Amino acid sequence: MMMGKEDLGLSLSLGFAQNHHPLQLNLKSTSSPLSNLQMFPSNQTFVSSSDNHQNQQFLRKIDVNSLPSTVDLEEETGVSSPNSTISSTVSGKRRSEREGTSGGAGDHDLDITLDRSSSRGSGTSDEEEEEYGGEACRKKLRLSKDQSAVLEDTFKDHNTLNPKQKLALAKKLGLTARQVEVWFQNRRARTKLKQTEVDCEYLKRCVEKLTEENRRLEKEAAELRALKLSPRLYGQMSPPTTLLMCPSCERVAGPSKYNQRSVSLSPWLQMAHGSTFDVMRPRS
DNA sequence: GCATGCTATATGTTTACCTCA
DNA sequence: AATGAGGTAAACATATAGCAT
Repeated sequence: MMMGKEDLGLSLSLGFAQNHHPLQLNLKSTSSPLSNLQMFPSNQTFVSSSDNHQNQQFLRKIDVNSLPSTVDLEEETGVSSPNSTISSTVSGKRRSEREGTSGGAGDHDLDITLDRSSSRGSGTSDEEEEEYGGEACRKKLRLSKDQSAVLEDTFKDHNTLNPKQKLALAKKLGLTARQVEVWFQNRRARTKLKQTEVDCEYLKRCVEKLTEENRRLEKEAAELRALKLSPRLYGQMSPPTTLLMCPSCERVAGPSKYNQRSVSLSPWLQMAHGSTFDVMRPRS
C-alpha cells in the first residue's frame, strides 16, 4: 500500500533500459542489509525453466478446484473472507495478542476456520476433520490452468492489486481474495528471486571481466618496468596505452595491440559509456 | 515531535502435492 | 505398483515501512 511502485520487485528492471547506471542502490523497503543492494541489469520477462516446468505441470493438471459455494456471498459482503484488510487486521491482532499476555487462541481459530472454509474447494467432511485430529490443517489446492493464466496476465499489468481489484479478480476466478493476495505475494517473491539470480550472473561476469582486465594491466605494467630497466629496447616498444588516453573521456586510442578495442582505466566509466559490459548484460 | 494502531508488503518458513528415478 | 527424494507452489508467520490519529 504505502510502498511506491519503484520499491517493488518488478521495478528491478529500471537500470539499463533507461540508460541509467547499471547498479542502483535501493535503500528502501528492505529488511536485510544485503537486500538493500539491488542491481537491475535489464528489463526482461522471465520465462525460466521453472516457469516452463510449471506450465507443463498445469497443462497436465486437472482442475481440482471447484467454486467455493460461499465465495460470492463472502466476496460481495467483504466480511467473512479472511482477506486483504480483514486478514491483515486479524493477523495484526494475533501478533499483538501473542506479544501480549492473553492467548488470542480464539482469533486464531477463527482465522483458520475462515480460511479453510473458503479455500477448500470441495468442502471438507467431518471425517476428514477427524482424520487430522480436528486440528487446523491446511489443504492445499492447485490453481487451474485458466486461473493461473488470468493471474499471470493480471500480474503483467500490475504486480500489486488494490482491494477492489483483488475482490474483482477473486470473484472472477472463484477464489477468495486471500488466495489472490497470497498468489500475488508469492509471485512477487518469485520474480524478485529470479531477478536476483540474473543479477548474480551478471555480476559474476563483471568480476571475471575485471579480473582479466587486471591481469592484463599488471602484465603490461611489468613489461614497462622491464623495458625501463633496459633503455636499449625502450625505443622499440609500442607506446603505453596510458599515454594515449583521451583526457576527456578516459578512453584510449592508439596503435597498441590492446587499443584495438577502447580501454578505459575505470570500469565504472566503462559502464557509464555503456561499452565493455554491454555484451554481458542479460537480455530478454 | 512522539507514541500507538492499522494496513500493505517483503521475506522466511511450512507443508501439500507432484514428478521421477 | 510402491516408495522415497527432491522440487514447486500455496498457505502461513513475522518484520517492517508508511500513514493516520
